[in-house]
Amino acid sequence: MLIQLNFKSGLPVYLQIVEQVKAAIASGILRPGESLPSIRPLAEDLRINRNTVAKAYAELENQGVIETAAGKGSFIKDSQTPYRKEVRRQLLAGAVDAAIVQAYHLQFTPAEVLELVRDRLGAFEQKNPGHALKN
Amino acid sequence: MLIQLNFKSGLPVYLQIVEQVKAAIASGILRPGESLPSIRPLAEDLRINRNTVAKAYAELENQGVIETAAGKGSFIKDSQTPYRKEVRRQLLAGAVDAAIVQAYHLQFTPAEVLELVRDRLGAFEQKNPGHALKN
DNA sequence: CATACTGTCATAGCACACTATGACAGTTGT
DNA sequence: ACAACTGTCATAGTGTGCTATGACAGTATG
Repeated sequence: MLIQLNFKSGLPVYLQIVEQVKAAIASGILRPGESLPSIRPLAEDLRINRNTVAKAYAELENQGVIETAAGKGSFIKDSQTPYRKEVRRQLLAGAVDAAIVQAYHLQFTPAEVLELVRDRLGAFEQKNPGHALKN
Repeated sequence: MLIQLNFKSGLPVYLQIVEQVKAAIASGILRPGESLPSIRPLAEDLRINRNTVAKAYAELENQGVIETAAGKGSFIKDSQTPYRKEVRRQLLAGAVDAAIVQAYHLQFTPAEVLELVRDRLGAFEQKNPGHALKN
């Protein structure tokens, strides 16, 4: 599990950690049941404060991505979102809309956007067989 | 020139403006010599403070993307060349991948993702007829 | 010249990201 | 039990993103 921080991006460090952990799970690098690095060593590794890592983990637990217990550590949860379908759809729509705005600025046609999405979905599926995104 | 802000993303608003203006230039929507919206009207439009827009423009000028003169306005510098297709594709792929990771965590199937993308593309097209995203 | 636009600067206040540090509580291994 | 690990909570200080507002200067238009 490698985490790369970009201090100039403007995106809060704790959110960068959240994103990268979620991406690692999404990509199969981290699997359900596996443990995350403990807070203090990771903070030292990344040369940031303990609280920043703790905040990232708290956010991940809040999102239902990990489970954490004082004294034991933090572990990847079996991914089962507590959200209802409509809520999940709205959440995903946000990310999709961001991509569409980007596509607009970069002058892609809807057909090209769809093709690219198909492409990326395919690449993702190939790298991570057997997860929730399979057909 | 359409700018869409996401207040929950954690990315500072002024940087979102910078990014989207640069993307618009990259795609050729904004051409050298053209003027940007003036600070006050744009701020009112986006319902943010004048200073936030001013900061975005200052950053753009600092990066050499635009030229700005008190009393006249802000203008795209002529040293800009639209990115090539492959570069634009990579930029878009980043946003698409972010949405796909999100979709994984929200347990959507690829088919559902594609359907949602089609949906949002349609909604966007309906709201903004005649723009670069039309087929 | 006067008015209405443009960008710029200064100040003040609020929220939050991050740091720093200390203290406490649960778990594990010896 | 003890030591060494785990996460958690509290407090305080710094920096900065954003808002709000007022004042000023350059430019264009009449």
